[in-house]
Amino acid sequence: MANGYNRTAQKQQILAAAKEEYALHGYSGTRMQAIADRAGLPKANIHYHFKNKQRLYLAVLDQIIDTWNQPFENVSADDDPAEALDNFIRTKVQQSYDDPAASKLFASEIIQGAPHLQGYLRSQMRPWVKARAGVIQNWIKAGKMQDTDPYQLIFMIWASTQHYADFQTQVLAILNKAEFDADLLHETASFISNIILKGCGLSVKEKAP
Amino acid sequence: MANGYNRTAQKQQILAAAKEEYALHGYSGTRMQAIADRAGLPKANIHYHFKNKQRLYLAVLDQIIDTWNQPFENVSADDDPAEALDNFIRTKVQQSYDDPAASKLFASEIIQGAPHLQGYLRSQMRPWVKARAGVIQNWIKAGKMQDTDPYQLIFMIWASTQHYADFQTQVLAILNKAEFDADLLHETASFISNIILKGCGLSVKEKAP
DNA sequence: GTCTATAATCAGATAGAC
DNA sequence: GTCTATCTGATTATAGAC
Repeated sequence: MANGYNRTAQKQQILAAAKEEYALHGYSGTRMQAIADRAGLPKANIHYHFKNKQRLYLAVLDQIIDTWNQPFENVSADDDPAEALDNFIRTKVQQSYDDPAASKLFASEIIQGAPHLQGYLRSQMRPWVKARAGVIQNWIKAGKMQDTDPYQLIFMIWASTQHYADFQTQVLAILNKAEFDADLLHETASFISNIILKGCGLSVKEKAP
Repeated sequence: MANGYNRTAQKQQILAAAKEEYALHGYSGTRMQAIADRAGLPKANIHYHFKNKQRLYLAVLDQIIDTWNQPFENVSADDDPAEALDNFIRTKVQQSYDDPAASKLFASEIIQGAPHLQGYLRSQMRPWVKARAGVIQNWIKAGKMQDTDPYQLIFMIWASTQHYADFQTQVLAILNKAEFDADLLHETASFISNIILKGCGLSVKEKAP
């Protein structure tokens, strides 16, 4: 989707800074000056690389979407459902941990009605989900797992895995922790995987730690 | 929490309009003029009732929080876990359906680091969750349900139920539906309840439709 | 390509009539 | 209490030197 080549280092720096700022303050709440400060550049340089605030925002979204659906991308009807779903869940939780800003920015955009992503949702995301739902449906037909609404299942996995990025502030406040560490990451992924797999009637395999 | 008495009708009108606008555009993205237009009043009237934009925002949050945790409020160790959790899940989905703007506004606030709700999270929400987690722990000790992390369980229920309000735009685009209707509401609540209860090793009771 | 200084716009808040 | 008109500050975007 993005033409990811031939980008100057400065451009990448701006995109990274912009992602953090947009995630922290939302589109309107973000100041071009704040992005410039975070990137360590004068404000005018941003306008040299990107036409305006909105184009920069779209470039950030574009970059996020490129890496968004890589997990569960190559799943097929031949795979084992328990293994494939477990892998999908763990990878999503890991993504939330590695780049919470990306998840937050995407969430804010959707919450506000996806004003910049209506096209993407219908032309890219819907067919993607449809294809994955088809695989799950095949598992069910083949007797590999019990009858379960594939769309609802995907939504529930998205919701519960992304929660730990998007609502990190709330989770940490309630658990009275300062940060989301690797232990909590592992516990969380295992918990979600256990509930979902058992909920679908699949047997849970313990992984070596 | 809120002093909910003696409010003029106009004040309530402003609060309702403000909730929608803040949910749609975020705090910074919301224009006082847009709130005024939605409420059908001149802008100055808002400044008559509320000191400034931030105070109005806080008043809206306050009103939301008042009704936020009513479900699962009165649960006790004597209750049946399956019934209590099922009821909690269904009520949360219903809440999301009845007032998606409230859920979206709260979500945006948390995503951006809860700048206006740090105090609430620690002084109100954390004890609330702690008490509910205690009840779940008692169920486990009494052998009424299998060993399950109560905090993770509550987070997962929040995540999956609120998803249908917060990510409604995405859900509808993917399902290719125009709106979230009562049928979808019922399906969703049943799906989440089934997965969670089975995931916790509780037997699912079919409800009459 | 990079930066400083400035123009143009937009939005929150208020003054003051009714 | 309610409204119109206006002020003031903040912020995006650009002009133009280096």
